Amino acid sequence: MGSDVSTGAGRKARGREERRQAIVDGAFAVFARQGYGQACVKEIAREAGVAKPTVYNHLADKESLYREAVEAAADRVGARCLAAVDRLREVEAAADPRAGLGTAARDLLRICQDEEARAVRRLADAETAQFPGLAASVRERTALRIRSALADRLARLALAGRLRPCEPETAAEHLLALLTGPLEYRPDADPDAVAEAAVEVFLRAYGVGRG
Amino acid sequence: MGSDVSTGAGRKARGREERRQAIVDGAFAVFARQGYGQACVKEIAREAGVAKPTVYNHLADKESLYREAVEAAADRVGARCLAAVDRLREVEAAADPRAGLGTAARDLLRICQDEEARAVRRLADAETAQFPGLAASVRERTALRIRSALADRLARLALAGRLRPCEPETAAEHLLALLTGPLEYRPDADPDAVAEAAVEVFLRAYGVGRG
Amino acid sequence: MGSDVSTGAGRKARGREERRQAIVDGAFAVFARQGYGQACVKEIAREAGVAKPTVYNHLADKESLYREAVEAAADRVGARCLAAVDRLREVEAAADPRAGLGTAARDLLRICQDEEARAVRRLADAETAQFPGLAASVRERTALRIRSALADRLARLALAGRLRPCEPETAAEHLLALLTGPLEYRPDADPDAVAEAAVEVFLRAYGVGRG
Amino acid sequence: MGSDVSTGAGRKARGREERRQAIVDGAFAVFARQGYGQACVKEIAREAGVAKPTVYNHLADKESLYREAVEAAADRVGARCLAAVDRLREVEAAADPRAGLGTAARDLLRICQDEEARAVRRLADAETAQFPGLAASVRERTALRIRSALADRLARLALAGRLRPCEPETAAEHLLALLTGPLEYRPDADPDAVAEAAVEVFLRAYGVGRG
DNA sequence: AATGAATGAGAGTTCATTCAT
DNA sequence: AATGAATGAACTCTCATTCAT
Repeated sequence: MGSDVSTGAGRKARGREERRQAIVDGAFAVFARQGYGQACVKEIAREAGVAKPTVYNHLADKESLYREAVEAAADRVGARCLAAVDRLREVEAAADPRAGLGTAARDLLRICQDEEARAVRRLADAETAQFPGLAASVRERTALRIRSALADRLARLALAGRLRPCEPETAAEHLLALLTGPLEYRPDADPDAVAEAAVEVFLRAYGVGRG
Repeated sequence: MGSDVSTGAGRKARGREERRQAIVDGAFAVFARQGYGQACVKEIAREAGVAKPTVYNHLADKESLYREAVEAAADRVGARCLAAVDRLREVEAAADPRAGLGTAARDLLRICQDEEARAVRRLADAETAQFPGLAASVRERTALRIRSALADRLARLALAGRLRPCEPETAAEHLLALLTGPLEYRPDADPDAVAEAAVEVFLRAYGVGRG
Repeated sequence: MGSDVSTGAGRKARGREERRQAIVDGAFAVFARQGYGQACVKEIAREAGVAKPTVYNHLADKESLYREAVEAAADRVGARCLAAVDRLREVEAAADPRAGLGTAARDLLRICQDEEARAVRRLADAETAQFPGLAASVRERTALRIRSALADRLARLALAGRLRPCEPETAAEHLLALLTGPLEYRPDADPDAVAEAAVEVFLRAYGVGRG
Repeated sequence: MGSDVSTGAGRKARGREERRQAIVDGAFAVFARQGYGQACVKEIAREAGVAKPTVYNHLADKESLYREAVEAAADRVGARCLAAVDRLREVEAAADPRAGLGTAARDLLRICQDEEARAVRRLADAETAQFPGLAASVRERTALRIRSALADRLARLALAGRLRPCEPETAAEHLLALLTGPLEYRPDADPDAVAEAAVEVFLRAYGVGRG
């Protein structure tokens, strides 16, 4: 019943949970733009459309704000990547995997290149000293989750004889490495070309005889 | 003989250039430990064994300090990596490249895993907003330099028929990706195992029939 | 009737505007005592009974503080002088102006000799370089305003035939000069004597035959 | 002999006294430009063409520098004014004093309007708190000296019957006030007009019947 | 629950001044 | 006597955080 119609008064003051969301999202936007050190709570409040003390009503302090914002964004990015990998499920086990892998690879790469994913990587590693567990937590929510999902798919392909027998986790790491590694050298490279080359090389190493 | 003139006395107040070096090095140590935002100039001065204003006598402000420190460290890391790659020159063109590549790969990986290299990566990306050109500058001094050197070696091997004909820059990216990519998932993985797997996969994709 | 709502409690945390007033007044007191350079914001805050950052909540920086403080004080001094001049209105046009002018002269001189007016003069001229428009602004609020008001009165007297025909602005300048000029040589001279001499000389130059 | 040809070596490193002069003059230039607070010793040194510690070899500290610079400049201004007044000596006692007074008045006014004299006034009053005796010292070297000299001349004129009998110090104050007072309202007024009006009014009040 | 205002703590930076050469 | 370099002491200003409303 009228669940998400919010307060009725107007556009802004929704339920408590939505308000909290707005703050965390605003925080991510500001942190992504300015980094932890340069970001100031006042601007986060402005971005979220609330007053500064309201921020403190929802989150304990600037550090919590950072952790929550980064982890939430990591979840979003991880979910998007997972969806891309999961589309591999639809590939017929009997079919040539090249096309399916290529599509997934392109989609993944596009996600890695968008600003949100870059910001998550940056923010997760940036403040290692002040946020000891954060990098690992983000890795858990993104890289490891993706690797795991991809390993599942590769294991099925290997079982179906479309890939050599291999250690699926390692194979997944290698495919992902071939895919995202080149971004180190050319962050804005054409994702299609990079993806195609990655899959090509991956299949040369992991594919079976024909192709 | 007898190195320079220097102070004669001993340990501290050497020439202006050495003093500057000490400051930049101290800055890197502190930034690596605490990040840009948490680091304070006072501590950098203490680390360098000088008074705070002396820092400002040598470098204009905290920002310059950061840039200089990070770029200098990037140069050091880049140089070490380059040396590892250059040891490939000694590999006989006629020999099986596996052993040589394996050695270089292990050495590179060890460098990437040490604290200095990790700090350089972290610091270069962390403050994108405040230091717009820094990430690119560091990439130039490390990744791109290494890729270029490795591409040179791979090109020779291809020319000697020990590798398939290939685009050397891309091949280098792929080898480096296979090497360092797994660190995303297991930052403290055993470098020997990772290196061996990387070279194995690389040679399956880029090697020639036998070996 | 009960003034505003205000705190009820009593002496300190009144409305925003009063707080601001307290800060500006405190600033003037400190600047008057120490000059711009020696004054420190910490002491201004203490003088105003607030914490240092509160000062910055109300005024952008030390420079604004100075400008506001000096201009506000100039307005106060100007108003007091104006009141003294305006008391001349009550002089009957037909009467001998000597007594009226004498009273006004004495009053003006006393104002010029008090610490607030001296401080305004000093502070307005002191930092010409850092506050380019300030001296002119203060002149506008004090000297020019006074001259203008006095010129009005002298013009009426001239029209009534109690003074020679003259250019009122110039006559006013001359009277004021005769009045305040001697302070250059004897800052603490007896104001009554100085005022009397000034009026005497002025009337000899500007008065009509008899008196 | 060869007294003031200086060191012979070249243009800069003159005798100790000249070096000191250069420093004090440089200090005045910088203080006049920036005020005491904003002026920094480094710039004074640069202006004088010496290194910073050399400044401290000649003058104890920044305060001495200020006092010396301001007093020296006050002496220069005072001397120039005195010369202008002293030219009144050449006026024949029997002649109409109007012309002579007018010339002296114009000359004095021009001096008061030039940048050096304005700076002296400004700097003498600006830092009352930090330099308690300075304002009085400068007054002594300028205003009082000038008043005294002018009073001498006026006394002679009175004695010669060209002016009414009067108290010469007061008369001098009045003439000087009529002269410089208008600068309060119009700092860049035409000196000739102001001087003429001042003398006119002065003579109306202090002159004898005819002229 | 939300805000305007206030504050304690601390950072970067500057400068007058002093060694050591 | 003159300088390059170093330093101790301050100062302005900012910010995360908390009252009082």
